[in-house]
Amino acid sequence: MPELPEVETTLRAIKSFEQYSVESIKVYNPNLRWKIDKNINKKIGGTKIRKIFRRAKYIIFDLNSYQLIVHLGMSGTLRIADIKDNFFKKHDHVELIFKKNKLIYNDPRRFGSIHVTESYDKHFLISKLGPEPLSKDFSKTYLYEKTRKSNTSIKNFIMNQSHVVGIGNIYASEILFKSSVDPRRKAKTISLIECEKITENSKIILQKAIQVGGTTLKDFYSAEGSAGYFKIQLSVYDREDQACVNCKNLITKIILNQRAAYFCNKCQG
DNA sequence: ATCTACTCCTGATTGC
DNA sequence: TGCAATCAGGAGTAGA
Repeated sequence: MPELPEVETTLRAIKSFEQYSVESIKVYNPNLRWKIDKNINKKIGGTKIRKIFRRAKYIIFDLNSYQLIVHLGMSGTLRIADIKDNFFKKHDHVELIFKKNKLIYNDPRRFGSIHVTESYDKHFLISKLGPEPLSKDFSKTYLYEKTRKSNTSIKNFIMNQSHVVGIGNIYASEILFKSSVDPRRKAKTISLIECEKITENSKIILQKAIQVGGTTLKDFYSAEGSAGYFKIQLSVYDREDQACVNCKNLITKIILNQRAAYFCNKCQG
């Protein structure tokens, strides 16, 4: 669910917690994708958040001597609640307690994760990540060179976080549609011109999605708890058998690398 | 080095 | 209406 724009939206909503001290951290259920460190409260309780930032789809809390690496998986959300608010939602697993309010990590499927580390950039989840799609490192020449020997589909390629981060299943289909590239094409057959379209359109689409607060399909809520439902106009994703916005041809859905892929076989022929 | 298939888990939707 | 089968946005891992 959360791709880069959703994570960025969450980040912006909780940025105001910078400089706050974490009074304590409560773990109701440590069984996320990886078990949460038993000593998490000892390590970060009582310490101040210096900075909150995003790397790929991870939100990183930089505390005095530790960093918290939070991933929302497919169904995770962070929401802000008042300290006096004792309303408990199903699947609330962790609470970061502050003086006046708290940040609550909720994740029905528990595919997300929370790690405590002393140097996040060396962490196994972070160290092998590719460039940020909105940075100039994600350029046409980078993508062109990187794809030359790849036999996997271009859609699978751009969803691989070691090549470029932040692109998930929804935006992969959207980016390739806007770039007029068939998602099934082998990555190594993509031309330099097409690499330029893909990198440029990635930036445009992700930026636009961030502006409207992230896409949402079913269960994305902004950190404030309101339905973060500004669902951007999706051109192909989840539009099987509906008219292509360009040519009225019907949108095709296939399973590619075990994931749903949507495209227009005329525009992306 | 690359790639594919499998896997974790709950909830919403679909089909009978 | 009820119940079972199917599917879902992520991504590490084993094994080819």
